[in-house]
Amino acid sequence: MDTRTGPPRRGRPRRGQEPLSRRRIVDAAMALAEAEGVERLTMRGVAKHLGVDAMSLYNHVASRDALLDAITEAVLAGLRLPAPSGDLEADVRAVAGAFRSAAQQYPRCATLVLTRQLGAPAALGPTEAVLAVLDRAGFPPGRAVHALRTALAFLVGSLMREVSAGPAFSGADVEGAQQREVELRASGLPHVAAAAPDLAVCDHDEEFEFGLAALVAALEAVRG
Amino acid sequence: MDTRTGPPRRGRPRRGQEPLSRRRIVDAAMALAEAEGVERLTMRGVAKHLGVDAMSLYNHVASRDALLDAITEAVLAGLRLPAPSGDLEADVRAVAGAFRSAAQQYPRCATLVLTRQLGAPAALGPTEAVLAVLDRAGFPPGRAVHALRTALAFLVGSLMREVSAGPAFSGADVEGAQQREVELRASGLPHVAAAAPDLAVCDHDEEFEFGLAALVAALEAVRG
DNA sequence: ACCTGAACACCGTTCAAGT
DNA sequence: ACCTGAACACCGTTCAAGT
Repeated sequence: MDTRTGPPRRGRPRRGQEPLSRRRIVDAAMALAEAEGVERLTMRGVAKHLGVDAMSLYNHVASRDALLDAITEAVLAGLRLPAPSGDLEADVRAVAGAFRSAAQQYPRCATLVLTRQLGAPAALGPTEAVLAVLDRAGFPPGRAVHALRTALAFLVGSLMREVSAGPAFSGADVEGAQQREVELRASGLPHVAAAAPDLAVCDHDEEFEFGLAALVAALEAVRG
Repeated sequence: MDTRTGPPRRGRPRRGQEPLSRRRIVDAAMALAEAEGVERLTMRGVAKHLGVDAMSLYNHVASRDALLDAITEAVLAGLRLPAPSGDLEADVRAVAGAFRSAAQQYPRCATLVLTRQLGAPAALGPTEAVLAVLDRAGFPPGRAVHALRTALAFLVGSLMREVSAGPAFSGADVEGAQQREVELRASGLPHVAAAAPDLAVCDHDEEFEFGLAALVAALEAVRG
């Protein structure tokens, strides 16, 4: 019962081993969350993964909840947001793409970012980037905040679907899609049955593109 | 330690007392979730609230997770979706309003609906209603599913913000808003600082209206 | 200053036993 | 058929003790 994933050394830390740090804890937690799911992320599990007593973690993070906050900060810090060019469509696409890339890189941790309050300081960087885009594109200040929140709502909703939908909908799992189509057709709901082939699958690239085009058009119409 | 909220009778169920049922369990769970938060919703807590042994619940729900599924089904079943009139804007507003009302009635349970996969049979009713609206408004079948998913993304993102933002942003808590404005101004981020008064508050009615108008315009542009 | 071990007050859930 | 009690295998976290 000693062979686990990672470096599960027990007892005193090995001499020459990296000392415990907030950074190492957060990295390990992110890896574990991606591997097992956030809801199965456990203080004791993180500690074991680091070869350390569970209680040692509390010298670096205040609680499990604080650790989840730290994970969302790390995900947000990984966003690579481009400087605004002045072209609204290109800039909105760049920002949306940066969010989507981060969500795809850490799909399970991303749910934390999408779920938890993004009001914290960690979200200020992205907020600044989007406001810069909107300002550069000619939005007056008040309307820029409305536009920011509309764009964020669309992004949050889109990425939530994408990260929480299993790979079942991606286009692989053909017989899964076929079975779903049969069920939809048998639902007794006329419009659902008629749209069964389209509802049974979900190409995330395509859906994102469709929604993004609609968002851009809406923002352009409201620029003022 | 016997005086608790609800009917916390212990031991054998009282003669003449309503027998335990899936329905009663789900109702109690929803009430508890709204009172304490979903993450604090506990099988043992639900049982105690019903004056019953924790294990008895498992005769009616398979697991805690199944109970959470049942809650999302109950919330979705509470949606009162109007019949489509043919006026795209009016119909989209009606559907969006129905979702928002349900989310406002059960803000904490609503996060379950917004977070979990809405692919389950429980979401088929709302799907049918939205597809009916889009069909009536002239969307060709394939495009209707894209439009459905775009609308849903906006709704999920918007309602997620609304239900997970405390009452702090509603417009009450004036000194909270003032303090937030000061912090934003001191952030060192130029656009954030400039937009501080707008960012410090969030009128959910106003944001929803702004986003909904954008959504309707986008859908009309894409109707085909 | 940081790490540890034992302990506390919880969890969800299984299972055999009751009625 | 439904409910119960004891038990199992976990949790997060506190605290006094070690180094």
